[in-house]
Amino acid sequence: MVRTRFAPSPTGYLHIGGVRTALFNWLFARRHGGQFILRIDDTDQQRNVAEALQPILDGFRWLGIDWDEGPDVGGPYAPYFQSQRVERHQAAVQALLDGGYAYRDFARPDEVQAEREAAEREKRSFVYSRRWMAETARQQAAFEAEGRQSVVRLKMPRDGQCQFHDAIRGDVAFDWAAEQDHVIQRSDGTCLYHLASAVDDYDFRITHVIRAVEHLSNTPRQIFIARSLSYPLPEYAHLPYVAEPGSSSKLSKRKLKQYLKQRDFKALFDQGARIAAAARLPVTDETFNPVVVDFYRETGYLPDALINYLLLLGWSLDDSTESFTRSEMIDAFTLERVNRAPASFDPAKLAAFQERYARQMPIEQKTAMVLPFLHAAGLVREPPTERELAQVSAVVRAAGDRIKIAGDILDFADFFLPDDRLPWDRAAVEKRLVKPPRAAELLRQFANRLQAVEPFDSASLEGLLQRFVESEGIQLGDIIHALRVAVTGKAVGFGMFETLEILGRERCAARIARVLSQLEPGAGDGHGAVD
RNA sequence: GCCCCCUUCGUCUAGUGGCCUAGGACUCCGGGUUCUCAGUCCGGCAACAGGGGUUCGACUCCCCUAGGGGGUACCA
Repeated sequence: MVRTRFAPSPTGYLHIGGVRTALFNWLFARRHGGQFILRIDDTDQQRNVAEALQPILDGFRWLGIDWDEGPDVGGPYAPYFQSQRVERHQAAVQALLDGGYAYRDFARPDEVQAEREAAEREKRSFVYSRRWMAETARQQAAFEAEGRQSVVRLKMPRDGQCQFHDAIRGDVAFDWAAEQDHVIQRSDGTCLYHLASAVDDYDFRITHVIRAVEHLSNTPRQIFIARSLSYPLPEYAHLPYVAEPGSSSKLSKRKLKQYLKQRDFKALFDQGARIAAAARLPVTDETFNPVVVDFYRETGYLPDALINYLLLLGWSLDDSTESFTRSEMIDAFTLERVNRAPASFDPAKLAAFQERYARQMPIEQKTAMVLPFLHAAGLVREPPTERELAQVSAVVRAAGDRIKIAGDILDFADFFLPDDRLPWDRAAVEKRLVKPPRAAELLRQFANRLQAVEPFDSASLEGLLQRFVESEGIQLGDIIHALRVAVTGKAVGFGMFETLEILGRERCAARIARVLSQLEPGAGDGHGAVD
């Protein structure tokens, strides 16, 4: 039975690199019909664990990465919070002490530090002298009499090698002599991570430890702990980390400002920021960051697109397959095909996956996806009326591939605005309505013909415009751009006839009349104009 | 300092000694389509870190160098 785990600290946000690690654990467990466990690596000092954990759990749920055991769902090996397992950790420390695999050490930090520095000066690896090691009650009493405090250190081997197999890196070996007598329990009695982690992994019956490479060098000490406690060793797989765009350093939430200098990253962020502003999202600097999963949820990405992208960040099936459904990725995933080198997060490629998924989406689904954004912006009711729903659906259909992420619907907010509150793009008005000599006149004439057309749909509208162009002896472009600016306020939009049909006869007439009145000499008070 | 890991187009990658004049994808650059934009179609630019071996033959195996990363904490 395969059992994997992901062990987040309750930090208040879900890091995109963490998601990739969790995804690989999840896929591996699902691939082998096993369990995926969420263990919370909190510490006693942390406050508001529940609050700091919520965004992480929400993030996983949104992404469809479900856990079989852990917070909220419980499980046979509860508790799944590390802070509630201290008795188990303390017992393990005692067992290690009893077995002679660990010892009490009474060195002061500065004394160990002095040895460390001496080793560095002599260009050799540091090996603690164990001068303040107490293995008998008598030694212990003597040190205590000096007023010294103790920590518990691992009594690591000093000969031979620690060899183990890594599913991604192959056979790995470390000299035991290069390992330190690592501290496993502090002088205040609390335990350190590596001890706790090894114990919890055993207690939860974890069979495959799949984690980031930064733990590769830590593996020997965990193996030492496990062996000393007679635990069976799990299989190890060390994943390369997700690197920042254009560099091989680890992607970090704190370096947002630096990443924003990169064109693609900035484009991704700006698009999100535009949506957040239009939808009046209560964004915080804490989470409104493309390194954090919330960013994608808040701006309307598809979880499947994000997951598909992340799957291919450090893993591939072959030389050409890029699209994977959940079940396809579960069937295809193997640790052997995970890459060894770090992979840079590429916002442009993520965007490409998102666009591909959005393109294949049925209209009804896309409409549903877009509604919460229109509601947040105060443009439709919640739940929407029948009429609003039809309107939204029509806009979504006409927008086609222009809606790449759900929040993009707000680029077309002008369809949902009252006619007298439609903002005008001043430059567009200037270029298409003011500057061309006959623009206003043509628009007026065409508006008149609009009154009579029947039915008011794109086919008849197209015919009407065709005839108008012929009878006036003008080019299509002479009227169509002016018309677009008049009814949408903008120079760009979707197909003209669809636009007119969606707005309907009355609204088109109202908008054209309004813009014409503004164009009359002396009438322009600038009201309604923007930019 | 010491130990360990990594290194194919700008990016994600295929490649396990001859199938490689190194393939695909994203980006970028041309061009076609079109009422604008998005899209779409066609085409293009672009890589085996460097140096030594081994071999009839190296992107693939070995060594060295360089660069990048991690560990070396009473951090996780």
